[in-house]
Amino acid sequence: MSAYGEYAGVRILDAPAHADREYTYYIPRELSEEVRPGVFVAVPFGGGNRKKTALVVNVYDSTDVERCKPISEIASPGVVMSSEMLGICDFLCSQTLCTYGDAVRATVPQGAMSRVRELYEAADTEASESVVSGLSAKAMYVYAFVQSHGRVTYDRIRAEFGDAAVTNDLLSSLCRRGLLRKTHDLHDPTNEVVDADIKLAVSDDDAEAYIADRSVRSKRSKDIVSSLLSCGGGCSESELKAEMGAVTTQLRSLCERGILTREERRVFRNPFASIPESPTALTLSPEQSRARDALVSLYESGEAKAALLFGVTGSGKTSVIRSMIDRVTSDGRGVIILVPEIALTPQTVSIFCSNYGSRVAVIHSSLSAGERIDAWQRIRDGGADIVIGTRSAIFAPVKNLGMIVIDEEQEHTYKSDSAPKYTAHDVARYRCAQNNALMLLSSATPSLSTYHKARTGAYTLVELRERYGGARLPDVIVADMRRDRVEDSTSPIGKTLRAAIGETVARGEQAILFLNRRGYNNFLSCRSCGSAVVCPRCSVALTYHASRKIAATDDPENYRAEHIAAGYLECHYCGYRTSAPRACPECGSENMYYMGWGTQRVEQELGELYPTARILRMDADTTRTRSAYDEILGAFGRHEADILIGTQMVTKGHDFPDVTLVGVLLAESSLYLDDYRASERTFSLITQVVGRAGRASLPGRAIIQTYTPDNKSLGYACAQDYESFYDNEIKLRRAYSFPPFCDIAQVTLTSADEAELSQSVLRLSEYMKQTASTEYSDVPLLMFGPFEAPVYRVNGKCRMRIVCKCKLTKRTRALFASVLTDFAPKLTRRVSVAVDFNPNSV
DNA sequence: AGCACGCCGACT
DNA sequence: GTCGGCGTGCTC
Repeated sequence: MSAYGEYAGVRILDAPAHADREYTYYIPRELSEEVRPGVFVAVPFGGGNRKKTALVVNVYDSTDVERCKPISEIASPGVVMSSEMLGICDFLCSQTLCTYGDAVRATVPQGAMSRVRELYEAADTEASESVVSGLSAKAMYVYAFVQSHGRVTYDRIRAEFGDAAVTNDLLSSLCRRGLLRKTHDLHDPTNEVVDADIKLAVSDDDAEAYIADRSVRSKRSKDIVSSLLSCGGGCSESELKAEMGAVTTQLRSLCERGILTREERRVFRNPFASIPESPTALTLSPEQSRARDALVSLYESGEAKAALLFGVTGSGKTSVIRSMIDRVTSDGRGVIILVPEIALTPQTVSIFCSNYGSRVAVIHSSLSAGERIDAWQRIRDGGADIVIGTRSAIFAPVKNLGMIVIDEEQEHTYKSDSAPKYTAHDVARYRCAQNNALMLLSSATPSLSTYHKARTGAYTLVELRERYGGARLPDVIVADMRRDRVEDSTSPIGKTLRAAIGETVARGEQAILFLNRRGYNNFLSCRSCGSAVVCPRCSVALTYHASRKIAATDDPENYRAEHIAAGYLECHYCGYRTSAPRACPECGSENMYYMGWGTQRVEQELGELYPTARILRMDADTTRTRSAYDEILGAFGRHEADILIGTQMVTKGHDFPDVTLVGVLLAESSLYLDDYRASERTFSLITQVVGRAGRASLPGRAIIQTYTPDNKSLGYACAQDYESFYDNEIKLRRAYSFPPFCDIAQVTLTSADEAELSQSVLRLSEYMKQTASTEYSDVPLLMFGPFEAPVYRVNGKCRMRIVCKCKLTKRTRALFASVLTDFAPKLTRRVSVAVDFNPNSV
């Protein structure tokens, strides 16, 4: 009898939705002490008893299940899910309808978990002549390969023989003939970086004697000992190696002789360790202090609370947040700070890193698997109590969580659009509820639904209205492009902006221009038949990019886009690239022309308009690497360029004192997306970009070019008048019944086969109507569609949708869960079904 | 998802 | 006759 229970309830980590439930296994005696909730195991699953990884979620003394299989072994040693994490996984499953495996993969760093590998080996029995002679040459080759290598991983075979489909066929036919056997093993990741402490084990005198000992001939060994003497008797192996080169053998012999001791320890890689720790004193303005006091009293209530810190750009929200972090961590509680994107908020990140040093763990998308695991374990073990990171950092295993901050809370990056399709806000609310912690949302332009919650009392509204240091808003000029265009020109830079840029550059000041479209022209189009060149895999026009041989940050003198001649067309959805065709692929006419303007072409235009100005461009093309981003911003900050042109990334968290002009080239480009949040996004974008000008002593100007100067949201954004924008927009949302007055549920069917897709979506529609009117007749639901997704084809797969307005409750979720568990399995496997609640793009 | 079992066409 | 196609159905 085990004191720990004899049966374990486990969740299989790669089960499909309809097989995703708890399974009961019995715990072999030898594992009884190790198996408990949160432990990863390997279990035999299904008819073939395939080895699967699973997570133990329950332990029982008895079970009703007739035939329990035994747990095979412990997997992922060293990784144990806390009960809080298990709760989060359950929450994610019920909230987003993901599988338990999806939830676990989101909450545990990938690479920390063991994986089941597929292995092949030659069967023991000697292959009979007749069987072997029936094999194709290629099959013989595979067989011989496996025979000569013993147990071979599938990946190895794939690498040797290439084509996946062919290899799979050969392998399965070899298995069928009984020549090969398929097995599985558990592959544990070994990603730890180990260093060792080297210490002298003898007295200094004995060490001196060793160095003087003539019978010892190894000069290197003596060097090591004298080096240790000079640094106080101990140092790390890595330091020693850096100083003296290869010393491994000498170290081993010195240890064997008892002169040194060597002790291995884990090293935590910390990519932000290079930022020097230099705490700066925090002085709050009276208004900031009041905000802080309000937040502190919420925090001290000891209950879960939520607040919105609503402050205009430059009002010093970060200082208030910092002082809250000081307050919370002084209680020994941990803090998570979410930022929209690390690369776009370097200043925010470095403020926290420089003030809290090694207590901070930074989590973001470009960490290596090993760095991710290190950070995770350092947080779990209490080595870091302040976590700053992007969306997934919401799952950081922070001990005794006291506060979660979501900075720029309106950003769409907080919603995940692959499984689990969660919103960081929801997870934050759950964790804060569990921990009686404070959820602090922060923004100058909060999302409508957040502000609505603040207005209606669900969240406490804390406002900062003064601009710090008396900085003034720039003068905002709306340039009506219907009148402001330069005659006989299609230039996207109108008269007003054109003159303003000239003046700014002439005064030795800087300008930032914002255009929501990268690339050169928008697309390549045919004058004869009118069609644009489209991506063969996606139903969108390809974007023309001029090729450039000179890197963006190289020599500013030579910094001019090459002429159109050699360029390529790129799909901004799947990345497909092709050279620009001379003739129209549709009708063969050579009468091709380029339409529209992208950042790249505007950059060239600027070069021609202002031949002496130094221009930098910042968009996804020029910032493929993190350092490129830093370099461009750094160069602009050092005033090594006069004009910065770029996409959304020029609107984010940086502050350049010499910038006195901000231009928005096409303000409505984000206004007429077929999404109910279009004006919300435009407002936020314009507000942010306007805030980039004139933050210091120099007065600033913002010029907003638009073809729709009467648009209300645009007007409110120019006036930086959030309240009016909100009052106007919330009326529309209520009138048309959009969030926050309802939720949107989106069901998407995806298939490469159009016929199957359209047939399936009709069946789906039928199923949903049927289910909603019978079993779920109590669920209020408005169904729209089916219709094609706004971009119908992506990467060769077509997508059809049904969109519902509803109120998300347990019952509503159950209805959509049944779409996944009951309806989806009945479809051909060529069609996949996905549900997304309140998706980013409708 | 895999892998069973199960029932129909073109090959040794 | 059987190898093997993929249509349902189950997985502790």
